[in-house]
Order: sequence, then structure tokens, then C-alpha cells
Amino acid sequence: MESSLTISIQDYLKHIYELTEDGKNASTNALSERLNVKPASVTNMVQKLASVKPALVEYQKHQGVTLTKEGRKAALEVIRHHRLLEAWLVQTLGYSWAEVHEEAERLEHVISEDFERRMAAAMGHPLRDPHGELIPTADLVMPLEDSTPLSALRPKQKAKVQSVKNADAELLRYLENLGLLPGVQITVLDYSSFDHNLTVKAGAKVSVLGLNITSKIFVEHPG
Amino acid sequence: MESSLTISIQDYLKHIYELTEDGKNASTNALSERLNVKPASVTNMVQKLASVKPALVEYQKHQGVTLTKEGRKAALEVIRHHRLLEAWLVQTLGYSWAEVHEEAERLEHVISEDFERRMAAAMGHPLRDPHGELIPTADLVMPLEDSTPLSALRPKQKAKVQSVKNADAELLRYLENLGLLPGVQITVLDYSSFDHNLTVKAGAKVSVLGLNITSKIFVEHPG
DNA sequence: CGATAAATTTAGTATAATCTAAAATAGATT
DNA sequence: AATCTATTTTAGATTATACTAAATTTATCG
Ligand SMILES: [Mn+2]
Ligand SMILES: [Mn+2]
Ligand SMILES: [Mn+2]
Ligand SMILES: [Mn+2]
Repeated sequence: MESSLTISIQDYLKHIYELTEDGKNASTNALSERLNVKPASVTNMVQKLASVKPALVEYQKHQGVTLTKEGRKAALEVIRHHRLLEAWLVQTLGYSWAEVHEEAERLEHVISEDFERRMAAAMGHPLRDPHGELIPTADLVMPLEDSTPLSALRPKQKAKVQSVKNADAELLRYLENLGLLPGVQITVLDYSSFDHNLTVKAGAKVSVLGLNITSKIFVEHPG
Repeated sequence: MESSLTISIQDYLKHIYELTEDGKNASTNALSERLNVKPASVTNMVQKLASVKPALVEYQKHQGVTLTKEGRKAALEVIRHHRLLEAWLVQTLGYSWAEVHEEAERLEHVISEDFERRMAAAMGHPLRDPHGELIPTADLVMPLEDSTPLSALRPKQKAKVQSVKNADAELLRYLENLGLLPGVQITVLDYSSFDHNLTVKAGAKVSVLGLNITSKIFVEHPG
């Protein structure tokens, strides 16, 4: 069990996890884009991950990949590191939620299990990272999420921002300015069926948001 | 200037720095031992470091290497990261001085300059790491050290422990038990010219220490 | 000095991860 | 079904680092 996967492999597994959360297979091209690696290289690596002793992925030519149980555990280990690190960096070094991601991206591969335990304990075992994303438990289980994309809400509905997914630093800074942070209560004021824009009130601020923003913001208790 | 040296190269430079602190060249074999890499591999890497555009080391066949100005800056950058990390892990996550080294060894290569600045600021720009070793300044200058190996002291002399160098976790735990920590006042009670053992009092505890311990403990103001 | 040992270097091989260019396949469109 | 396009795979090359075995150089010592 003391295999210690390479950083590269850890990154592949993490992105495969994220791309297969919706139940679909992770395609070569999608992985290529996320990993900033050419498709040919992805095929290569994916074939290797499928043929190592305890296989890390299930692979069928031209059909993309899914994680095996072992692959999923390894992915969740990296994701737990990543999200705990994000929370930790924000709390102890004053990083903003827009800045932490990049730093955690590199640290996630090199911290020890001891480091992981110490961070978790020091923060009182937080459930979510600064972007509101769930942190896999110490025994590597991803808690169930119960949230709705903001894009599904319609005028009059109120909800609480729970998380912002896959947002780049630029967008996170933008959202912060609009007061759209995890935990904030919002109300939908208007909806345009033509462009799917939503007019949203958060605190005193009112903003009109396009679909490629509202689909990345997740809320709880729409009502 | 945005070269970003590989982790391997960073480790070579760091160890070359340490091996050349005494003014001598770092030999292939010495590096091989420290880096846990075969001598042939060291020769290979060292030749490469000598021939990159701004050379990182000065190399002459069979004579070992020294650092160039560029090589030294790169080494000090890694050492600054390492020592700040050690201090930070001890202060914020409760690591013991025996445990931090290994963790810092991996983190030193992946933290950003921003991370470095934040740590330094959060700790009030510490001068020394948990082992009492000097931390290179932000502009990568190693402050002057003024200390004496404990092995040079003789009975009746008093001094303050300043640092413990190159000690493994085992030894650090041992010294901690004997109360031999940086900042502690000690008195030499006895000396044996046959085996170079020193009898040393620290607080209430008296210990007899051999040369391979007393040569790793450095003290200030022997008097 | 000259033999022997120790340290170092050379030469050739291996592994991991990536790339480019070309070939093959799958999916969509007429 | 035939064709075009997008996706994926194969094949072969490249870069970085390390290894083993053999050759060479330097150091030591009788
Ligand atoms: Mn990563
Ligand atoms: Mn995140
Ligand atoms: Mn140290
Ligand atoms: Mn290191």
C-alpha cells in the first residue's frame, strides 16, 4: 500500500475524478485540456493506469476512462489534501479564496499524512474548503452534496450560496466584489429566457449574471 | 530569470552549498552520499550544472565543485524556504524539531515566493529555524554566524546552545531529553582527552557526550 | 618509485513523462 | 452507404534523471 504515485499520476486521477462525477466517462480530449497535455500523451498515460497491478482506471479504447476503487481512493486523497490546504492557507496565512487554488495545486502532492491530520485537527475538521466544496473525510469518503446550480432558480426564489466550482481566480475576485460568497443569502429578482441571465440580489448588491457564471454557483435550500 | 530549476537540481545545489561552507570543494562522493544517488549520476548532473547557460557550479574533473554566484543564490533560496518552513510548521502545527526536517525537505521545492513572504511576515521575520540555524534573508544573503562547536569547550566554560547541525531525528529527540536545546545555558564539567567526551550540565541534567555529538552542537559566547 | 586502493568519470542502458506526425476509428451529415 | 470531421490511438523521438559496469585518474604507502 506504500506505492506513492507520481505527481503526474495523482493529477490525472484527480481530474478523472472530477470529470466522472456526473457519471460519464472522462474522455481523452477533456483530460488533455484540463491537464494541459496533448491527447496522445493522455492515451499513453491512461493505458498505463489501466494496466498497473491494481488498476487505477477502467479503460476501453475510444470510450474514455472511469476510476477503479483504488483509483478513486487515490483521487480522494489528493482532493482532501487540496481542499484542506486551501482552507488552511486562507485561515493561517490570509490567502484570498482567489489565490489559494494555485498554491494548493502544488502542495497537495508533497504533504505527509501527518501534515494532513495536523491541519484537519487544527481547523476542527472542517467540512468544506473556502470555495464551499466538500472535503473528503479522513477515511476517504466524499460526503453527499445536496445543492442546486444557481442557474436553476427563478424569480422570487431565495437560497444560500453553498459553493463555487471550477472558477478561475479572475471570476472569484469578481464574485467577491458582488458579495457572492459561500454562506451568503440571495434572492433572484429577474430571469431572461433569451440569454438565461439571472438578476440576483446579495446583501445590498444586485447583479445580472450569465449562464456561465450561474452554472458554477451552487446553492442550498432553494425556496 | 524565470527558469525554475527542477527539484533534483535544487537539491544538488542545496547540498553543494552545505558541503562548501567550509571553503572546500564538494566532492562527487560526498554529494553521492548526501543525495542518495550513485557517484556516476552525480558526475553526470554536476557536469550539466557546470555547462548550463549561466553556470550554476564551477567544475573541474576530479576536483569537485563549488557554486557560482547564480548557483549560490538558487541554493540560498531553497535553504530559506526550508528553514522558514521548519519554523512555521513548529509554530503553527506543533511539529517537534525532530519531525520538521523531513516535511520541509519536500515542501521547500514547491512553495511560491508569495508563500515565503507570508510565512516570514506571519512569524515576524525570524532569524533562525527550530534547530538554531540562520535563515537566509529575503534578498538571499546568509547572515554571518558566530558560533563555536561545543567540542572546542573545556571544563569550567559556560556557553549558550545556539544550533544543532545535520542531526537526524533520533539524535534531536535524544538531545531534547537531555535539555540540550537552542537557547539553553550550559556548563562544561569535565573532559576526557582519550575519547574527547565532554561532561555537560544543562539545567539540572548532566550528560556525557561523545565527539560526534559535541561536534554537531554549536554554542555562542564561550566564556 | 611503483603497486594497490579509492575516487571519479565514461559509456551504455533504463524509466517516466511528454511531444509530433501519421494512422485509425467513431459520429454526424448528406 | 459514402463521406467528412472530430476524436483517439499508434509509432517514434525527446528530455530529465538515475543506474551498472568498465575504464581512468588520483592518492597512499611500503
Ligand atoms: Mn496538482
Ligand atoms: Mn477548490
Ligand atoms: Mn534545518
Ligand atoms: Mn529537498
